[in-house]
Amino acid sequence: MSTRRTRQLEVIWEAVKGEMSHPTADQIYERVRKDMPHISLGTVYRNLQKLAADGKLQILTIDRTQHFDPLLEKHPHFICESCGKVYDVTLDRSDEAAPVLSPETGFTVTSHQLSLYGTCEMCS
Amino acid sequence: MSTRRTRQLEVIWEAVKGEMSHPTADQIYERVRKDMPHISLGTVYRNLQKLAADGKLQILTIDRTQHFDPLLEKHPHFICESCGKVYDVTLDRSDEAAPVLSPETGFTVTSHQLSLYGTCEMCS
DNA sequence: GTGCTTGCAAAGATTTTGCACGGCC
DNA sequence: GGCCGTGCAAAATCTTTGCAAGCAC
Repeated sequence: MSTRRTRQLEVIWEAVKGEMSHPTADQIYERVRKDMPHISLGTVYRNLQKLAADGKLQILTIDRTQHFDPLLEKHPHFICESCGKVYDVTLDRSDEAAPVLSPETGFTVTSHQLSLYGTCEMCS
Repeated sequence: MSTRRTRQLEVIWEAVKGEMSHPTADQIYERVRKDMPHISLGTVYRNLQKLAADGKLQILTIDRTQHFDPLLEKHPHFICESCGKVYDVTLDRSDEAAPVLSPETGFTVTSHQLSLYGTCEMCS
């Protein structure tokens, strides 16, 4: 169960660690293929999942497709309904903090995700 | 382009309009099939989309699968990471209101969705 | 050597679509 | 009758998985 340090994992991590564009698995695959032409898409998926399990990536599901976001810190996302681009957002009221359920509900909230939808600057 | 009132659309709407369990297209299909054994899954999808476009339903994408929620009013959802169930949520601080981006960003926010993740009562 | 990882391809799961027929207006 | 909606099945998307071979430790 220990995670081995393979060249594939390393190359994939290099490809996404500073990435701000919220790439999909396929986009990461295309990018990584330039360094490792024989890598397979399945391997990309498996390693992205590993990185996510490690807490190094966040998986955003937008419109039925996974996007991978290096986990710098929790932040909301803005999704343009016209072009589909995903933007990182900083809210004014900076910490509208973690929403909390009444304790008596018995639900345990471990994380949350706020998504804003609308039209981005370029599309308006 | 006008929406015709077909029996299929009606039956589908009847099946979801009071529904609080956030069913998937497939679950709605199974339900509707009891009244209309020959209805097709494609028709269910097409009509659910029509209802969503009409503003009668909200489509929640959870874990790569669409769930359909009659749109009573905007509310956050709690998704149990253990059993996958989706719950409607009312926050304490009732209106943590619509988050707003700084106006100068040029982004237009038309809607937003807050999702909480964790473990529900039955799964803990 | 042991057992996690990989590449490849096939299978899965969900949703969309083409087409000819049928039914609403 | 015109046209949108339907049923059916095939296609499309995106993701996961089985398996034998390979590599990390």
